[in-house]
Amino acid sequence: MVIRNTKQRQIIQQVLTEAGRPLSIDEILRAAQRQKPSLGIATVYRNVKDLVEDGNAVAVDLPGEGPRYELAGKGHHHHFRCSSCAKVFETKACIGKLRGLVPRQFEITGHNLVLYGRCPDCLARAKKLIGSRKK
Amino acid sequence: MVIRNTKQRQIIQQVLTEAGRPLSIDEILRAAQRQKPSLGIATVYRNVKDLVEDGNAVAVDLPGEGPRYELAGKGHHHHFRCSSCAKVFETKACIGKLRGLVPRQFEITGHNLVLYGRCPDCLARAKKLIGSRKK
DNA sequence: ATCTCTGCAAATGTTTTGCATCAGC
DNA sequence: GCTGATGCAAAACATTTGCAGAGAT
Repeated sequence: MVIRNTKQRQIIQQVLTEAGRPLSIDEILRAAQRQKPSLGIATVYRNVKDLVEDGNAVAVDLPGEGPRYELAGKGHHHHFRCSSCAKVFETKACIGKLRGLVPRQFEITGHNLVLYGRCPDCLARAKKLIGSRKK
Repeated sequence: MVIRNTKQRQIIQQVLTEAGRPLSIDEILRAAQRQKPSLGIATVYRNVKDLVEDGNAVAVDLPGEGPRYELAGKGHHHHFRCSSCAKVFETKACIGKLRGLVPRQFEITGHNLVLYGRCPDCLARAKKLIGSRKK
């Protein structure tokens, strides 16, 4: 089966490449539609699925939310989610010392860490609002 | 608005109390229906929602899966999910040192950690299988 | 010209909601 | 007897799939 290099596929890959952070299906759709409005959501789902299956992208699953996707090959890292704007960012590295969390009889093979808080932009915005609110 | 102590509500609370681990909506439904087969899934959703809103239960959101629920008041802890039997267990404590993972401009207010691996039961089962497999 | 990919719409699965009825209080 | 809770079925969402036609090779 020959894989075709369609316009839609190019756009979706480009969107993921340029984002620099994990994107939801909807974020991908909206960004891609700026280049090709007729692009449908099923195409996003199908292409993202293919990307993940081929190992070119990975799903970023945050608890309680639909998955987001980022390009593969970034090494081990985790994510930070801004509670204010809901954007998700990558963290630099990883904590160690997980072994002690669970009895010795458990075998640990992996882990998933998500930090929550506010990103610099939202913090700045909050400060500005406080400065200008009515007294 | 007076909250009524219905049979269904009692059963659902009892199921969560006796489970000792986080349960999915479906697990709750099945366990509750053993005591009252006519109990509907909408009732489970509604009661669990109420429990969470009133702070008597908390959602345990593992990445990529529907939420599970456990009773509140267990203090800060995380979860371990067995990749083999899909059961979820509580971990004792929590790691520190999250501060360094993200640039100083980020404000961290919370986090979520999930460990993956195999639980003692599944490890034991695996060992037994190896011992008895054909040579 | 072939045959995969796309876009649409229908199907699926999950969670929520409207409403008549049931049952705590 | 009020009125909140339940059970059912319909609605609302999110994701997947079938299919005819468009477009890449």
